[in-house]
Amino acid sequence: MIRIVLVDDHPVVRAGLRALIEGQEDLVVVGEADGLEQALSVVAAEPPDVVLMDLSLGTDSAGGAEVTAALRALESPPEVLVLTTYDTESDILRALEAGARGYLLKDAPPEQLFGGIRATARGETVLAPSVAATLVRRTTPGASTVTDREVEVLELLSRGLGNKEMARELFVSEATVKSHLSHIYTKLGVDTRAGAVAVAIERRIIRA
Amino acid sequence: MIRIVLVDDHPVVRAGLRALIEGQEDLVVVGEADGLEQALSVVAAEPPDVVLMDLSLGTDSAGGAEVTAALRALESPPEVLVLTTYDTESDILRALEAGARGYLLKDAPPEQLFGGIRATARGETVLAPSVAATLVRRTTPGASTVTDREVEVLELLSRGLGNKEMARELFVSEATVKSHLSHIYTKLGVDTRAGAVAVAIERRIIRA
DNA sequence: CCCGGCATCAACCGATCGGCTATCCATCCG
DNA sequence: CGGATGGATAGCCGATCGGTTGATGCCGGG
Repeated sequence: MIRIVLVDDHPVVRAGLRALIEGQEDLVVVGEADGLEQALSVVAAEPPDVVLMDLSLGTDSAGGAEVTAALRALESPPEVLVLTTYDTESDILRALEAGARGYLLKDAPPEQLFGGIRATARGETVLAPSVAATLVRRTTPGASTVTDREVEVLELLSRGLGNKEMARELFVSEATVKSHLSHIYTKLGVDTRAGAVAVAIERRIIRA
Repeated sequence: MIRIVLVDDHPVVRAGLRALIEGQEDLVVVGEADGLEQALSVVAAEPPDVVLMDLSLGTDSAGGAEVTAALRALESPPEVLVLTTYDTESDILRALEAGARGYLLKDAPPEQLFGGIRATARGETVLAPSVAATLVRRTTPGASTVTDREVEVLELLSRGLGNKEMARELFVSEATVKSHLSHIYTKLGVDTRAGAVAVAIERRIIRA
């Protein structure tokens, strides 16, 4: 019997996942949480084998990546399987760096979800195809790779910030931001900020 | 027995909603769809009383608003209850203009969902509290109201477009765009484009 | 050890943005 | 019938922004 805890801020999704999972003989949901605190207390009270983690947990709570990191920092940490809507480079990297064992998308068919949970419980790594593709493309040498810092700039850019504001946000000078932007332009093959945002979204470097 | 069709591009959410709903004596799911075509054929094959509609249906398909409009254009149209994640002014307005009867958020408790479905089947209007608040604020006289056109500009702005690009996108002259922007600045109490985007997101006029 | 990638920064210059004033037209409403 | 509102447009001008180029320091790999 694989013990599962759900972490998602949507009651509908939680209840839905619970209903789906409990239709499986070998899976049982032992708890639900909608944020960091609940997740910690539930996991402590009913130690699960696998935690199903949503990444976007509403604005008030910590993000799923932080919650994942917090859970993985426990003495005997549960395996974490991320189940979310977005498959952008930054989301994936953050989650995996936080210690997630797998990364599935919410538009996956239920069978894939069940299989993923079982594989995660066995300690295997589970990645949705598009997620795997993103990671491969990232480590492919030839492809022009956007650096972490540049991704940060792209995210701010997509929020419509000006150079000065980005500089303030990143604690660097405006000149540095401009430099990052120039590099981004060459790497993405564009020459304007709007174009950069478009391509970055297109290539799933950031999310819309 | 209230007959329901689910329209959502996430299998997990669809299956989850189905499981939840079928736990209710008086509700039955008679079909699921993940986009416009499926929705039309399913509704034709198994005429429902209520359609539960997600607004963001993946990039390839039409949006939930268009699907809603298409369904409401049928001879004997089903009632449409929007069930989505976002409660921005533009989303709400688009959905209601398309003929949706109600608007609930996915973070609503299941009970509210069931009640909403029953009310919708009776032809009543169902709005989540925050949605109602947004609508009220919009029709409140004193508050500086951003016009529809200005919202369009704000959305383009949040995508990082320049004035010239917005002008092209909206089929107007650059002067017009600037004029809209000036009005937006005064109404939102800011003096930069990035600031306008920030306040617009903050006030839920557009979504991040 | 030296090269390359990454992050940082400075100075320069042209494009643009922002703010202003003013006009025109359609629609809606009392 | 006015009057108000929303939308579209023009022209102006100075401040600022955005983009390029070039240069520095740091770190890790070959």
